[in-house]
Amino acid sequence: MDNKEIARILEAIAELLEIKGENPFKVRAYYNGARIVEGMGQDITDYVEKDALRQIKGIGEGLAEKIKELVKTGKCKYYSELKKSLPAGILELLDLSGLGPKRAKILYEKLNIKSIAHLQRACEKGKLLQLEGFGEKLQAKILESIKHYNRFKGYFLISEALEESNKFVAYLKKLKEIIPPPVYPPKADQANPLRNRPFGPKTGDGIIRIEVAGSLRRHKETVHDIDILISTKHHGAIHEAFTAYPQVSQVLAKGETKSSVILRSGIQVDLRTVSDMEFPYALYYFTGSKEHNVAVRTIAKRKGFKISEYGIFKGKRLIPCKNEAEMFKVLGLHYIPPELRENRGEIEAAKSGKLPNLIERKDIKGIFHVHSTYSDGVAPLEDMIQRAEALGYEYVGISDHSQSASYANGLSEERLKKQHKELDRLEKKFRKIRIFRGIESDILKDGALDYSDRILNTFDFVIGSIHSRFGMIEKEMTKRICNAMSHPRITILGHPTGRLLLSREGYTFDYGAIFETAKKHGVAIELNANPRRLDLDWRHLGEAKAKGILLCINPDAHSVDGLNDVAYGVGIARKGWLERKDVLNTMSVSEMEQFLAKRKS
DNA sequence: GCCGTTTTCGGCCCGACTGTTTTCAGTCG
Repeated sequence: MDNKEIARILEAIAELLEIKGENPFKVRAYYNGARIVEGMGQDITDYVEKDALRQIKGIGEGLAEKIKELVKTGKCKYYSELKKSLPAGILELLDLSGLGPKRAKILYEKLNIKSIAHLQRACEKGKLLQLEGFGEKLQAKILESIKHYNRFKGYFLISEALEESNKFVAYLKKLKEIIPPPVYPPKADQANPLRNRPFGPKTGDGIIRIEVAGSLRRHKETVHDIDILISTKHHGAIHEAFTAYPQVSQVLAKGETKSSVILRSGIQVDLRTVSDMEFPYALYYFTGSKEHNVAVRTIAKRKGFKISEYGIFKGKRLIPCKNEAEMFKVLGLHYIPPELRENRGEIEAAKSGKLPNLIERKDIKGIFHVHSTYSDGVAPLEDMIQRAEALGYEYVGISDHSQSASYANGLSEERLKKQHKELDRLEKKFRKIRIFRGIESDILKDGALDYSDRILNTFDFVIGSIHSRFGMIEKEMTKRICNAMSHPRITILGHPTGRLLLSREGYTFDYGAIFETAKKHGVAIELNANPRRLDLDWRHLGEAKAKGILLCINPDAHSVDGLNDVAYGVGIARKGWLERKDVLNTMSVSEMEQFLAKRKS
């Protein structure tokens, strides 16, 4: 039983307790436990073996016992009994927006509703109206969220969300130039019109500051919604314009300071407006994560501060801060970059000044894992190289698919020769960028690479990736990957888990064993920057870094625009606490030449 | 159920919006 499964069960316990109306703090303890277990880079069974569960903050006597039981027996008595008392489908009701534990409980007890499908039928027949506390509007709202849930399941890739938020922010920024009609005092002085000064907006002050907050600012790999924060003096006009955005398909809420809409693409966007003085506090607050905020507020409270989206207060006195950095200072913490705000040790590190010096986009000096029309890319080799050069990279590593990858037009020995010939020509043409020759070689079922050593020797680098037989059991998969990494010609392990975000789980293997083997043979591990992959997951980067393994941030580009995906990878690397020195492709071209030459010998 | 440089018991972050209500509960972030 792995961390993910255990986390899932702890979360289910929390949800069941919540529906049963248990003590909310007990419920929170289980939610919190689930989050801790899921987010820890290390295998929880290690803690069980060492009897060290209690050392984890947030895991007390009760949770430790349940985790231990789960690891040892694969079952949990407490959970089984809870499950018996409520039907299985009831938990999915909580995934609907507008429906929480209290209402789910009523629906189950009064109408015997046990699933989303069941609830949908009940709504369509108007059955919710007979319940106390439910009315026409609520029933319609629930029906809407069921439809939304069925279409989108609630999550979006960071790339999709960013595209939407960029467009929306651009639209909102234009409001700066809009001059709304002047507003006059309610009792205009007819006798002396000169005294009737309009107090409506002036040009340029519609929006003072605007920023995207929430999980998008923290660079989560998938996001549930887009949070936009605006400072303004004219709340009403901003919320009007926000809900009138042409892409809005549904207005969920519209108030004086807060509005929510759903766009045609299905993603929800929340807007909060504050005064400009409140902006930094609100930005910090709405960036989250919730767990980070709760933890920081607890610390603040102990120091006699009260923290909210409206300020840091000592008693009733506001402590003025111009930006987030000043806020951290007041709290006695070093500045914590948004990506780290997940309550995974960053607060302790900020207290003791041990925060990492996070990698930045400009630190990436070159890229590997670039496809072309030689395999399944959509752009010719020359275009890919030209763009890489235009982006300012010192080197680019070409790696089309290998011969087994028939699904991706993988390269036979013949076609490989042809590609190398073309590369001879391109090397002469492009003088400013060094071209490294490589391949993305399939890792075959026994862990062998896909070409003979003679051919493998013609490459400057080799990325080994798994593209078949995803269903192998953990032990075999671990052996397969370790075998591949023991091959002296492999340079980088490509997209290590093979996951596709929101559509395919990664294959299972023993992370500890993979990291050990990578370290032993000096193989780098890819941080695949394609927004569908973002693999290795940031939650595991810390462990790899601690073992001294180099990560390589690769675009896995199949088009010229795909080269820009590096930015997503850098965001995830930052989320995983990586510094410049932890990433292979921060090396300059000469360092990289040496590195690759040394590996080849 | 968890936690403690005020506490081993008594707290546990805080505010906005909606819908169904005549003063507030539920949900969300």
